Amino acid sequence: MGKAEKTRQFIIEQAAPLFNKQGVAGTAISDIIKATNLAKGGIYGNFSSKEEIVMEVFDYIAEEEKLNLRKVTATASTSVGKFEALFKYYSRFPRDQRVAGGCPMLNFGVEADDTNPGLKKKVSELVLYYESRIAKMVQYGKDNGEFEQDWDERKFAIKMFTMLEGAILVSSVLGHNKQMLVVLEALREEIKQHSL
Amino acid sequence: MGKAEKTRQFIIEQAAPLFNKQGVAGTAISDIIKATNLAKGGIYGNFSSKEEIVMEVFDYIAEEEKLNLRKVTATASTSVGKFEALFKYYSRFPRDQRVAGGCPMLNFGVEADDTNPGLKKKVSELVLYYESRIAKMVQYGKDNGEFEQDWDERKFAIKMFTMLEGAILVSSVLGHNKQMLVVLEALREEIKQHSL
DNA sequence: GTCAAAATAAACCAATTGGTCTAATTTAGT
DNA sequence: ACTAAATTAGACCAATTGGTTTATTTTGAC
Repeated sequence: MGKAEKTRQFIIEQAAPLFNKQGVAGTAISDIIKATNLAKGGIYGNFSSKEEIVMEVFDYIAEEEKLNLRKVTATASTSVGKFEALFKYYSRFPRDQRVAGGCPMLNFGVEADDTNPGLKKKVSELVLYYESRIAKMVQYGKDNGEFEQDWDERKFAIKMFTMLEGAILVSSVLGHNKQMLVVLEALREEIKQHSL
Repeated sequence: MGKAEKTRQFIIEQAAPLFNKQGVAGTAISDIIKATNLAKGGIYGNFSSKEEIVMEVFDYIAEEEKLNLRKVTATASTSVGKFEALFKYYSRFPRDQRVAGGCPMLNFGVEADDTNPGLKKKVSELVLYYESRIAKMVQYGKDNGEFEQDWDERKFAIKMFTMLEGAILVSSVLGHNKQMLVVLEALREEIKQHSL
């Protein structure tokens, strides 16, 4: 990684939590300058616009999100174990986050919806990725004889994903994670119901 | 309603969809001036700051949201009927919205979370109201002999609310409501399971 | 029809926005 | 040590931000 590439990456990593917390409209270039301790020229020498930074920040966040999902579930070998690891992770949310500021799909999705079609598309791709990963975890469990064959993995993935996102919203707004724990318990129960 | 009060209300009503769509940071006073066709003095003669407008806009939206919830469920006399009416409403979402721009709890909640404690509190109150209304609908059904007595209405309310919010997010980002329909079907099934 | 309340148009404000440019300095790879 | 690439500081830009003020006009209630 050359020097420019390193600085580029540094800017992205410092800007990511700003955009994730304050939103795109709520984050100014001056905020990024403060966070990076770079000069304005240092920013605009590596990026041509705020929009370009936002886009690359989301790409970075999406990659981190995928890596995290893999890492969290990697420790367990069974599907049930993977789900339990994921539930444990969300029971601590947002403490163990890689990029501070809550779920990026929620944050960027809500803002991009009516204002930034390009960003919106990136968010939608990440949402679909996340859902398909959940579905694949169920499929994996089916193949391993953990779950009933007639369990609809796509429907469960949608239920789980929407519940988690809703729980993240509620938890962040209420300032505690009681509702998240209820959601996780409900998901555990549903998995148990379809276990062999 | 005096003239000033009327103008105040008019400003609130015109500003509401702007804030709900573009966010607080993404909406400028100039946007409100355009939307209302009022002069700047007309705005600041009725409100002392953008923050004051935002707060009153959310109060207005919260009231509309409560009215809507009541109106949608009022037609049915049974609890099952009320839920079905609500599901029908969400199957059309966001078409029949009173304030355009999607769910205000989602929009304002996400933005206020890390930036506006006062607004965040207002959102949390609306979230709790919404959840308690769902719980009361279950309780009503229990009292009427529609549902099993040991069904936990608070847990169901949390599940339903989080799923709906998550589904609204996913639907808006993906640009279709397939996932919402899956969620609604899952909720219908859960209600059926606890029906007598 | 009067008269006060309300709204207008427009000037004005300092601060901030995203972004450009330049000349001087620092950095890193050879 | 040399050199080219990268970064700095800071001036500069037009536009926009939230907000104030003033003098004039419109409005609506009595």
